[in-house]
Amino acid sequence: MSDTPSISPKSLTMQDVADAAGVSPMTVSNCFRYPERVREKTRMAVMKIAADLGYVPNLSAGTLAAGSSRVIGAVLPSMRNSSFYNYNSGLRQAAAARGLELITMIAETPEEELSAVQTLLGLRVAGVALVAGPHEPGLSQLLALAGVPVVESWAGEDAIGRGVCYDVGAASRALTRHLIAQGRRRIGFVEVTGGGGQRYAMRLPAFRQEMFAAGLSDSLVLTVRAADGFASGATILDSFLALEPNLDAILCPTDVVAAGALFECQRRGLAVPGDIAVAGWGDYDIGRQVSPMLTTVRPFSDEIGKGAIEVLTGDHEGSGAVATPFALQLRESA
Amino acid sequence: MSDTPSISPKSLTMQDVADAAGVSPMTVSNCFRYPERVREKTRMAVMKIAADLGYVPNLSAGTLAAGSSRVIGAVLPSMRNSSFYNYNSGLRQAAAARGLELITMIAETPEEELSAVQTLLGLRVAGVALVAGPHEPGLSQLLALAGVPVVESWAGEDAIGRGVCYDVGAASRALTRHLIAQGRRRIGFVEVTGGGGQRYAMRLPAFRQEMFAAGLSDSLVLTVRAADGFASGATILDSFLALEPNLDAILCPTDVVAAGALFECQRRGLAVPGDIAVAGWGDYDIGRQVSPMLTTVRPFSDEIGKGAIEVLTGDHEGSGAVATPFALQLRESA
DNA sequence: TCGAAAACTTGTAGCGCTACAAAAATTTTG
DNA sequence: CAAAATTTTTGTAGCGCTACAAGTTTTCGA
Repeated sequence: MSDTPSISPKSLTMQDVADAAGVSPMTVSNCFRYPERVREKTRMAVMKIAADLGYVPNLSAGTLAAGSSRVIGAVLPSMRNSSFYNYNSGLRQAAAARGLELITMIAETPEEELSAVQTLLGLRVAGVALVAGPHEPGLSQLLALAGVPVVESWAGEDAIGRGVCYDVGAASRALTRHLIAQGRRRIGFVEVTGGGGQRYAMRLPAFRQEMFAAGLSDSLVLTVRAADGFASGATILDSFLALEPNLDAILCPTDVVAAGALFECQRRGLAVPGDIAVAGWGDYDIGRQVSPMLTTVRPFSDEIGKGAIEVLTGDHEGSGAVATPFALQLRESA
Repeated sequence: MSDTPSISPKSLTMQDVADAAGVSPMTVSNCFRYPERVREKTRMAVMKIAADLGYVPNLSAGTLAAGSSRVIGAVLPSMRNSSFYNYNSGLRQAAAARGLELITMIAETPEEELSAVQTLLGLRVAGVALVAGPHEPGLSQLLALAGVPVVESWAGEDAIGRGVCYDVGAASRALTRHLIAQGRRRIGFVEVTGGGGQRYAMRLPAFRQEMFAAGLSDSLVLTVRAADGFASGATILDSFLALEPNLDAILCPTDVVAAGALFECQRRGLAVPGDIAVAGWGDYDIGRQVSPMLTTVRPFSDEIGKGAIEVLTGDHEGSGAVATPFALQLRESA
């Protein structure tokens, strides 16, 4: 009774499991890595013992010995955004379907991103999934030197590694056309320059193109450094109405901003979509829950994640950026 | 000209850097791991060469050789929630302050959580940060056998490893007292049983205690399996009004639900806080952006993350759950 | 029942790095 | 300026696992 059951937390090794199971370490290794190589009966016995002992294979040793790992590393710029939630889900599911694990690192700044990538490379991950945005100068070269598969989501031809993205320009054109077809003439567009804005750089040119094609003025453009939260939606509406009191539509950078603008419209007694159409972007939860529900662009971010894993595992033929679908989500607000 | 500069992406080793720098591999190792052990001049030279070559130390090998790593693993139940965003930020910052890296895994279900923990243990992380919620049965034992430091955030005395949490009961009591002090008498309480509901198990008993102490009825309790999104706020308000048409306050499980309830009140022409007080929980962005702004409980989730890292690194004296602060955020809605 | 083919199992030889102790270089002291 | 004290640098010996090729056992057809 005085024996201390687990006084030494000395970690179990494959050898311990092998001894307990009466097989060689290699068989234990095969059980975990290539189950089909081991006879069912043997495998069951080994796995049972491993589970009883609480043995978890040391991935560090495995990665070192094998020279490769079964882990994909993703770096996200932020967790606030529900797009990234869906993106991460897509990554995770696609990775799981291929027997890969996904680890995620959050990086708020380019420096943090670089540091995160270094950790991931240090772990010798099987692939790195980045998100488009401002990067630290050395990042691209670091990844190139490491020779690891890289994918940059929401990026196009100029991506680090290969880009995976839906056609933002096409989505912007479709949304603009939709408003024009509704008879909107004085359409305001919000351009975001800071932070993740560059993921959506194609929105404005596409908007202008369609406005021009319809013979409308594309001068109602508001450029802001950042826009998040309802408050900025209110501010933006303010600014637009000061610019053009007869504004009849507004294209917001996200559903959250659109919701803020919508609330501000309601506060001012402007009917949506009667007096003014409000369009969001991104198909966030909130767009479905405000009234009127927001017309928006649905990015299928989980498909971007899936595409990213396919690129990393080499399942994607061809070259150039991978295009994922998007959809115009026409609801009540525009 | 026919030589291929980097035909073989054979990864660089410490030896390569050592050769290029004219020092021994150990010196290179020390430069990365214990910079203060190496003379400044030598270190600069080595780091310069390492950077030029694009060398990144193989953490797998390092972890294997050293028997420990400088990486903390966190498992989050979801990224949707802004609390977890702040929690993760707190983890990251506190980890960075101690020279540790943080890797995050998202797990939607207990099975995924178990699998994530196995990967983390396989990586031989220096600590595992869990979030309270339903766990797979084997999880606790697995972690105990691994002998790795574990912390469970939002958990109390019964935590796996050590708990870090604010006093949910005290927060609930404070909020209830606040409503009572306002003269509210028919207060509805929403109890969530599913998902993360158990993180807030102490809310209901605390509510009842205060209602009883004030001589009020605590029977206006609605139990739902899950509540997220504005829509459930509307549903909940519906149900309460059916139960008690003279309801004068409602305690919602989150600010999102509270916002939904608030919108429903406005739709029905009920004045908030005039006719009915609406209180949220969690201090989400949205609570600050609706009008009237929501009274809520602010959890300082980043402090929970910070506390979790402190526990994992052994910086926290004593035993028992670690208490983090909370604050009653009194705003307009209650 | 026997031999060949197929299926399964097992040594061997590192993977790249770090703890540790010992050696070398440098600085300080008498 | 030599000896002692201190700071820097360097071999050695694995960490736990897996690729690979070489056994060993089982299965199967004749």
